[in-house]
Amino acid sequence: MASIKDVAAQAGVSVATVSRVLNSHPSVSPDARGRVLAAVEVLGYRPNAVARSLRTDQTRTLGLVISDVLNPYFTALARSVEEEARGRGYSVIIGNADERPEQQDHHVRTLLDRRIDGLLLSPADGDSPLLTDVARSGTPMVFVDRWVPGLDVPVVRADGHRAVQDLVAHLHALGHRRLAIIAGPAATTTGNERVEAFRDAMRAHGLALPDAYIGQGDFQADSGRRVTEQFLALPEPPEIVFAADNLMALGALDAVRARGLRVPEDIGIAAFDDIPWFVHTAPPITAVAQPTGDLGRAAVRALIDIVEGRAPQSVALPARLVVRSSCGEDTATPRSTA
Amino acid sequence: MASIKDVAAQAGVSVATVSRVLNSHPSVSPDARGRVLAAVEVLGYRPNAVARSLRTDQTRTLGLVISDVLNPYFTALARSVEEEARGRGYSVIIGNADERPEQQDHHVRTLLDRRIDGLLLSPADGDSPLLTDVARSGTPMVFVDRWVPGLDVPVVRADGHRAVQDLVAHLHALGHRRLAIIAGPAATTTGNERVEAFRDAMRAHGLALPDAYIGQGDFQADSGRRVTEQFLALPEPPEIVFAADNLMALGALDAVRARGLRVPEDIGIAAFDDIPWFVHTAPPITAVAQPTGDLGRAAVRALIDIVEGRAPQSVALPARLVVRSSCGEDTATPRSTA
DNA sequence: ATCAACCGTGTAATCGATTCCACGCCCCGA
DNA sequence: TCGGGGCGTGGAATCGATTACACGGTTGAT
Repeated sequence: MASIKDVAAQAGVSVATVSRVLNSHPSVSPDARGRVLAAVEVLGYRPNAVARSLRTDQTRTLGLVISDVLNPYFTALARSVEEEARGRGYSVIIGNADERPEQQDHHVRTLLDRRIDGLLLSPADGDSPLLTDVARSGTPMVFVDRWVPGLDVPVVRADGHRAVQDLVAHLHALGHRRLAIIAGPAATTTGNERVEAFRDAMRAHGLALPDAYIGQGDFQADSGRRVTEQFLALPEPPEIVFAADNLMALGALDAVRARGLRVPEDIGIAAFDDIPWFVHTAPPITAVAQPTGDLGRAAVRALIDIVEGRAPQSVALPARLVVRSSCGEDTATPRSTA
Repeated sequence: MASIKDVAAQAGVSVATVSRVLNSHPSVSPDARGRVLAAVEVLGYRPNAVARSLRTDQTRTLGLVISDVLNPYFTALARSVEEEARGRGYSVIIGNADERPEQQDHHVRTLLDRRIDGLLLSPADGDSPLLTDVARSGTPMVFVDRWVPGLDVPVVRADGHRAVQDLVAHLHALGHRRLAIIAGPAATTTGNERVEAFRDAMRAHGLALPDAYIGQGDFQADSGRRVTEQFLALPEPPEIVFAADNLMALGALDAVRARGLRVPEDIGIAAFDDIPWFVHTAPPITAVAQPTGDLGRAAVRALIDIVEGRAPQSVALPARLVVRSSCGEDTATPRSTA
């Protein structure tokens, strides 16, 4: 592969001049520029990003560590992150933690070894001293979706309070009173936050949320299945199961089916995270939709702000309720007042 | 961030010795080794992968360019690729082409600029002279799932012939005769191959496959919707629509629903690619399942073979039919012969 | 006419690693 | 006693870029 020296030789100039042409430095004569450009063309020269990074101490690359690639929410996030970054001249390297702290740490370390300019992270459950070190070391860093409390790192996330309140209001209006929730891992902030929002909304509607109606999940389908089975085995099972993410909702759906029960007639299901597939399940699932694309874009902007020395901003974007039929139809209560 | 010089100073040895310790070169005294290791510990030193790559001319990184991150088939593939690569000491950088040749080329170029050791690619529709150049230039490269005919590049893919034959047999047994297919883009090999397999199977069962029953899709949900609408508008619409990938099947499902028709009573749907969600759709979808994990792993092995100078092998792994209820129940024909 | 400013260019240092080569030392055999 | 052969070590070249600095040649102001 041709190097800058080959180009310089071919064009009859020094490597410095070649470099200047390539970086559109002003003081190069049109003649030299032309010869260099021609040489580049002839040789099919492409600058070696590795060498360039070593010298300039910047890679124009962002790292993104997500909790689970198989979760459509995170792939949607990854896509918008990559898009926004590309638009701003950065590349993105994605690491998949699979909800395992060791694997998360592996990726964080590898990314740091590659001297990425900044790190976008949705921390997995379980603590990671590494993360604390990295945050303190001054590496540009932004949390997306989830975060680690106590670290001075900007967070870009969805605020589900309002949407969860809308959800509970919707369920209440449909006549449901016994609502249960499948929570995320206690150590993830989103896990807690969603439970809190739900608890608040329940209280506001004068509904009780007994401990038996709070199941511990881990954001994976299996845990949704397991918790739902426990709910169904209760002397007084809930009328609605609200899963804190889309995968657990899927597990819940499975468990209900396996019992030979129907949704929503026998039991209703709702989910945090809206994904394209929820339109096609039987029945279509009522969900709290996060503005995933906006989150990804905002996160990249915040991160690049840090990288380029500007003041970053934490962002919380509102989520919104998308009503479908998995908790019962509400066509019986028309809203029009004509 | 500490460099090898800092470690050398701290340990009171030269950088050469530090390097030798780090690369477990034999001729280093236990004493020196101990001091270096201690210094590494104290400084929290991590070797700069950029510098190392520049010197050694290898990055221990593989590039993976997939056609669409939002397609669960490709995320599953990406996951297994990353896993296998990690197990062998390589990292993976993923690029998402979004089925757009220019974006694919952008990623290929960026990956090459970063001097990845090898490239795993599932080429998008449309031709790309760049790909031909890269293949000819001797860059280690392997195609997964799709490929570009005429290039001397190993291909790792699923062979769907048998499974598609099983599918047609299954449909035939259920009494269906008018079967239609939503093809992928003509220029993608998988697109053609799946149509050919289908055509062969139809012929084997003495069934006609009129042109009107072959729709042109592009592997995206929208095209599935559009083509299905055309099928439904036919004087004699098909009894079954077979989509050449999972996204188009979803679009087909949408189109059928939008018409107020039921699946499978009014029209059946089947898909190439099996994904976890197909269990949860209404109704669960009959599909041809690719051994995605095995494909990813085999692809990485083939690529690393090239990178490390061994002879690579093209691989075709058999796909298999997974019968669900989207084409009609076949519980009426028990297989047991007890 | 003189000098400063400026322009285009090249030389060389530099980034952080790896690795070839040489050097000093010790041990062993002749 | 002397020489050859490891062994452990350090010096320095090298990878491919960027960039500070120096240099020669114009140009314009005084």
